[in-house]
Amino acid sequence: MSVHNADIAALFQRMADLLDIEGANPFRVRAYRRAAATIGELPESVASLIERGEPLETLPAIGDDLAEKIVEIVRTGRLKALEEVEARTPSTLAALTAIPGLGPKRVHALHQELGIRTLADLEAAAKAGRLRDLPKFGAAIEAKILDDIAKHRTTEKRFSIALAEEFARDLTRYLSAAPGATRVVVAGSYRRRRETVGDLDLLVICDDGPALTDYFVRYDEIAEVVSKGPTRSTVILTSGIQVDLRVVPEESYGTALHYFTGSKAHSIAIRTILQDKGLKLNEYGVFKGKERVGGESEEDVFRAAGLGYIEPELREDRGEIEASKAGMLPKLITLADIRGDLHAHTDASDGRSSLEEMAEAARALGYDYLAVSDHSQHVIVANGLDPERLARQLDEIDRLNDRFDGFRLLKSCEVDILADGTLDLPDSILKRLDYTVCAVHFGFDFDSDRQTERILKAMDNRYFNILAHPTGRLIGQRPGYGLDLDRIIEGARVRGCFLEINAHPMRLDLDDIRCRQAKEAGVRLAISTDAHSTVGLGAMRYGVDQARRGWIEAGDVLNTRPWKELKALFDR
DNA sequence: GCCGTTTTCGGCCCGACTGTTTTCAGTCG
Repeated sequence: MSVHNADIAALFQRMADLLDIEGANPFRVRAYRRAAATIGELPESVASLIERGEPLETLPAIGDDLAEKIVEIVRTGRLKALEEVEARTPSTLAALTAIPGLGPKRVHALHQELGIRTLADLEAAAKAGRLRDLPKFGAAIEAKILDDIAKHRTTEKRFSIALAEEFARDLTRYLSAAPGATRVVVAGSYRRRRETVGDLDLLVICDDGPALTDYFVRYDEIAEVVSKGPTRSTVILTSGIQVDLRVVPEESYGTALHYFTGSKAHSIAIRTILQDKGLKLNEYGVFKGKERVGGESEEDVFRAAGLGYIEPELREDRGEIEASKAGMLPKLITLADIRGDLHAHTDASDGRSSLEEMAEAARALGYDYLAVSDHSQHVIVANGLDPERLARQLDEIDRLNDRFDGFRLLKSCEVDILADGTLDLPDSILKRLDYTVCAVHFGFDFDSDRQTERILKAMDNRYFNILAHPTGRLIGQRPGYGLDLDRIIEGARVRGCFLEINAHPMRLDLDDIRCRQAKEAGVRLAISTDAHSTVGLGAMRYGVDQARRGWIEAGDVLNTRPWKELKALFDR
């Protein structure tokens, strides 16, 4: 039995939820939450850290006590302290706090006064009108809870960044037309470019807050106004996405933007630094006593904290503050650094655009090169290419390349990694390619060891260059196949192979944490769209965003290089 | 329960909105 980081994080999270409901010391609760975040984000398995005898107390938010509890979980798969809490406070109560308006205090009361343990209990009690007489409850809250339980069942939790962009674009246009609105910015996890977005956080600069929030709630896609005041309002759109609006005056633009961008952990860390310097930070400015000492720009916030500017994508309290203090922040890659796309399909396999159309679209993007990497023969449903068809495609690429000036089609193939770790095409044809993109398309249910060995064995092939969509996950649809990414990253490093950041907004595979781990291990990455049409080439920016979240610089990425330089990296 | 150029105790980020508690607790971001 192996205990994963996610298991430990989940146990700590549940511990925090239940202690919170019990009314425990809130800082103790927070300690468990922070520890859960630390463990959840750790790129290496805690079990292997313990095995190597590395002290867990050096991890942020892990002290003597929690280190001991982590060891207990890894050894036994259980946490006795949690079981003791669960004996008093059933763990099903934690789920109730997902209902808006129900926090730990009210859930505690529901359990103590009415013996409610589950969502079903809660619904029955609300229907029977038993909630309204509890202290801190009332008829209005009771009705709202019933309403939310019904909605809770049907609404989706998070939206892909690409979908969020559509809502953000329309809302921004609407709010920009509001009288007196001088600036409209989408902040929050959207601005940090997370792969999914739970809600949209909109910041509007306007001197007349009440008029602006009045205008906001008249937006025609609003299903429900959750709250509304002179400076802030929350609504739910008909699509189910929640939108939080905040209005501040111009002189508070920087501090409000920083506050509303988050992340929460980053904001807390910055405020703590400022507090140590005798300063106070809120949405309206940086203050020394009553005196305002900054607030117009985000730079004001960082300067006051003695830091250089930190890009939104890095604001997760994962070391960016320390790096900024030390002047060691990365110079993040930008879309302008990208010189070509290393993974794209044509209508020869399952793409929808022709070779020529794809080439023209890539040239229109200003690229130096575009790879043609159709599927190999094993992927029959995608009309994968056998050696003969691939050979004909390579001849066709030669003919087209003769016509191009300052642009080149690269000869590649998305070669299937077969169940035994061999590649789907013989070396005789692979050697004609400029490089390969190799991928797993079946056997997702292999256990982690077998899957890892399968891929490592494929990497042993001298024609293996880039591992495409390394975990196979589809965001919100299916988790990645089980594999030991620590070993895959190390295996790629020693063999001179590379990993892909698949830029498709439903994949974004590798994720931010693993990007950074690969970088630190010295494994370079390809940012590739896996485009199946000319339009698909436009997804590159999502991949760049994910890379930026992973602290990636232009030099860490293959396709920021001219072809000549790249070619040398592909020769093994 | 963590943490320390204010070190082993005493702190721990800050403000808006809601409902009903007429002065604020609970929740949320």
